[in-house]
Amino acid sequence: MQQKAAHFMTKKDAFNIPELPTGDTETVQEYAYLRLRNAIMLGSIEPGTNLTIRGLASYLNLSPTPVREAIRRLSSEHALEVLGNRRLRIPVMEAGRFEELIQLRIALETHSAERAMPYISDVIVQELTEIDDAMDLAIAEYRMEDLTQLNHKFHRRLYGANPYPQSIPLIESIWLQLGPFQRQVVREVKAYYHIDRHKEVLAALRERNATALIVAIENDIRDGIVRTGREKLKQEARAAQTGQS
Amino acid sequence: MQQKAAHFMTKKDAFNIPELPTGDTETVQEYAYLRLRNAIMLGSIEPGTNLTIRGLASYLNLSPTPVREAIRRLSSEHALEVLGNRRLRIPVMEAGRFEELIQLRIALETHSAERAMPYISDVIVQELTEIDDAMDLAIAEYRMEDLTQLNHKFHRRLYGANPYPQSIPLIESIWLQLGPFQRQVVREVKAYYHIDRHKEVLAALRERNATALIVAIENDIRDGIVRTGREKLKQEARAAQTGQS
DNA sequence: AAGAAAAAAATGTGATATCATTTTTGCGAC
DNA sequence: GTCGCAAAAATGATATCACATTTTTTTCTT
Repeated sequence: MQQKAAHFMTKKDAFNIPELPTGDTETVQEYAYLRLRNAIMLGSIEPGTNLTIRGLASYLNLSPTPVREAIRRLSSEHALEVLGNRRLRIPVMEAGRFEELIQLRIALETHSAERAMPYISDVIVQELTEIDDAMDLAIAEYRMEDLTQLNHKFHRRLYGANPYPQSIPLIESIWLQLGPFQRQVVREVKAYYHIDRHKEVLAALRERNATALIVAIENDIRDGIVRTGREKLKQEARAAQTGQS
Repeated sequence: MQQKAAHFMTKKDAFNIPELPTGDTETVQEYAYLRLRNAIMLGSIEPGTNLTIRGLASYLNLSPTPVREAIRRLSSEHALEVLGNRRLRIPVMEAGRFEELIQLRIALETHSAERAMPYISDVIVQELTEIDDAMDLAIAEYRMEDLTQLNHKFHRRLYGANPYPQSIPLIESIWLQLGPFQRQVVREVKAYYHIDRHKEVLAALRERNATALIVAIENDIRDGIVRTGREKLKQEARAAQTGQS
C-alpha cells in the first residue's frame, strides 16, 4: 500500500513548503532557515520523508550553500535529523520520546513562568489578554495555523517578561520537535477539541500568584495535545505489532 | 590601557585554539565545529574578542565554507553571537544572565536526574563512581581541563541513563554558555576550592532516593562556581561604575 | 596636528566547479 | 518475474570565485 502511494508520488509533490514574506530576511540563508522552520512547524513536510540538500535547494530555487547552512541550524535545534548516509528527515515521533518532550516542556515552561512572574506588569497582562482573545477567534473560525502561532506568541510574551529570557530558545527547540507530530494529530484526529487554559494562566497572573501560575501552565501543556497524541502513538504501536511489515 | 595592550596584540595571537585529534571527525565542518566548541568551552578565546569567519578559517587552515557552517551551529547553541555587522564574538557574561543560566541549569539537571532515576542500574552507578574517582585524581593534580570534561561526562552519563535523553542537548547548550566565564573565574580567582558533591549524588543513587538526588544535584551546581562567579561579576559591575570609560 | 575625504583591504554571502562516494537505474542471466 | 551487477546519475563536502558592503588605511586639506 505504502509502496503504491510512493509510486506516483514523486519527490516534487511529497511536500508543499509554504511561501514566506521575503521582506523581513536579510540573507538567503536566513530566508531558507525561516521558511523551512515554518514548514516543519506547520507539518508541511511529513515526518520520515527523505530530503536532500540539493532537492530542497532546487525546490526553493536557491543554491545548495545557504540551504546547507539553514539545515545545520535546524539540525542543531533538532528540528530535523542528518542521517549518516546522505539523507535528511524530520524525525518520526515515538511514544517514549513524546513523553520525555512533554515532561521537559512542562519543566522548562513552569520554570520560565515562575522566573517571569516578578516582572509581570499590567501592561503585559493586557497584551496577553489580547493574544488570548485572538486565539478565541482563531478557534471559532478553525484557523489552526494561526492558533498555533498565537499560542506560541502568548507563551513567548509571558516568558519574555524576564529581562534575561535564556530559556526561550530551549523552549522553542522543544516546540519545533513537537510541532510536526501535533499537526499530524490535529489533521488525523477529528474529535479534537480545545480546552482553553489560558484563562487560568491570566487569572493567576492578575493575582500575581506564582503557585497558581505554575499549575495553570502545566494544565495548559497537558491539555494541549497530550492525551490525543498518546492515543495516536498507542494505536500506531498496536498496528506495527499486528501487521508487521 | 586596553588600547595599549591591543596595540602589540595582533589578531593572530589574541587566542590560541588548541588542536584536536583529527581522527574521530568525518568532515572538515565537524572538525571545525568540535575544535571551536572545545576552544570556547576551555576559555581559549576570550569573551568579547572580535572574530571573523575568514580569520578563523585561515587560523585553522581551512576554507571559509566549513567554518561558516560550524559557526552557524555554534550560534544556534548560543556559544557565540553573530553580530549584525560583520563580527562574531563569545558573549561577555552579565550578572543577570549568569543568574538565569544557573537557575535554568538547576531546573534542567534536577529534572533530568529525576527522569533518569528509574533507569539507574548498579552498572551505571559503578561507571559514575569510576568517573568520580578520576575526578578526585584530576583535582589532586590540578588538571582543570580534565576536571571540567570529567564533570560533564559524569552528568551526561547520569542523565543518559534515560533511554530518551532529550534534555541533554539543551543542558550542553547551557554548559557551553557558562563555560568561558567559568574558566575566566578559575583563571583569575586563585582562592577557588572544589567541593565534591558527587559523593552525595552517588549516595542518593545507591539508595535510589530521588529526593536526595535532586538536592544533591542542586548542591553540586551551586557549589561549582556560582559563589565565586557572582563575586567576580559584582566586582566588575563596581569597577564599571567607578572608573567609567 | 587633526579631521575629512578617498583609496585600499578585508569581509560576508552565495553561486559554481570538482571530486569522492552513494544511490538509482538499466539490463541481462537464471 | 527476480536477482545480481555494471553503468549512470545524484549527492554531500569543500574550495574557489565574484560581488556588494564594510572596515581600515592612507592621503589631502586646513
